[in-house]
Amino acid sequence: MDRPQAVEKLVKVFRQYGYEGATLSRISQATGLGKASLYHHFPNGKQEMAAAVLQYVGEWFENTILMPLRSQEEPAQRIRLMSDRLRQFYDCGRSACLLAIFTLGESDDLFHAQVNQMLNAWIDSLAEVMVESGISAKQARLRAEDAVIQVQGALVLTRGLDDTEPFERTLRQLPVNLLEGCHL
Amino acid sequence: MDRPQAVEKLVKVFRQYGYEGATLSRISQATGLGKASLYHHFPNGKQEMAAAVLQYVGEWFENTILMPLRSQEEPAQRIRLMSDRLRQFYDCGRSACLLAIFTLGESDDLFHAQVNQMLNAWIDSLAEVMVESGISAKQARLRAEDAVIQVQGALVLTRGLDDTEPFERTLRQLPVNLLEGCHL
DNA sequence: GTCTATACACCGATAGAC
DNA sequence: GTCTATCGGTGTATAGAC
Repeated sequence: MDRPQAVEKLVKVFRQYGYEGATLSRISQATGLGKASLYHHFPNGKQEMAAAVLQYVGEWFENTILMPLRSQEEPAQRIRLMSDRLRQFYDCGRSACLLAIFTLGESDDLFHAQVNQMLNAWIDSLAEVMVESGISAKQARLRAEDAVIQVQGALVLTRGLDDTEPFERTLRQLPVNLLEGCHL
Repeated sequence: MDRPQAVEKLVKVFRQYGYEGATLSRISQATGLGKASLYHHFPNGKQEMAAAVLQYVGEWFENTILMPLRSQEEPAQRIRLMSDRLRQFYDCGRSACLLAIFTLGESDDLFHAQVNQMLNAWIDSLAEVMVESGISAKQARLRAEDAVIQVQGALVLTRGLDDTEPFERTLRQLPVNLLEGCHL
């Protein structure tokens, strides 16, 4: 078991239980590694594990979800590609978002800067698509924020209602909401 | 210190730290009560404290936020009243939502049913306003869900960006989003 | 109704063998 | 690189005095 493999397991634990709830016991069980082995891969302990998770997810998000937004496809198609990846990433809305989770408790103090940066990266990438579609920078920023709001809110509702439909519907609506008024 | 007073303090702790992060030490400090005293008011311990918090918030939500939706004001005004109460309740978006927090970790297993019920109560109350405004039941339900999505998502973004503007803007937009197409 | 004192499990973390 | 064993601290919970 190398570190990247371990990190993938860690992601699941932190997403399900949050920072405080992600105990070394649960992490040990999820990875199959003993506690001492975990400290071989992450000498600074749980805090480093969470940081590694955040970095891994940040890169995955950048390469898998935001990359389609910068492709040569037409704008609407780029948004649809992002939506498809989001559906996969969040398991149709059943898995929580680390960015939301890490704004709670201790992890907020530790990782607020990274969370802020990742949210802005997402918003900026979305806004760029709209600017290319002829929307003003100011309007593009507002619509991009609204899109992130809708995805995050849909995650909460889908998990709370135990029904993936709100999340699916929100993803379907994204291209329309973002590019309304553009020549499509 | 009687139990209702204690519960009000508990709400803050659970909202800030989540279920697992709300330790008896923090609760003891926040309430000024020793751990043993807490067990006088809540014999079943932390689980009962969280349940009391959820019930208290549920009643407060019902009486303070949903009540205006059933008033005799015109629909748009009812939505505006709800938005004002929401702004107060969530401290302009700086305080997290217990319903979102309790869908994580252990607390999800314990309180999923209550969270589900409270979200549905909110959605139903919103939908009722729209039905009275001439919107079909089906459409009303969809718009109501969207409103909850937007409030929850705006909370995540406002907290993540450390900027209350997205939350404020979302609340301002609610009447328009919900009653678009109605004679206002 | 609140306290001090305490029980016992689990927490994050470390030592050292293999 | 993984393990067993263990540390000091903290977690939830309880006993019993006042």
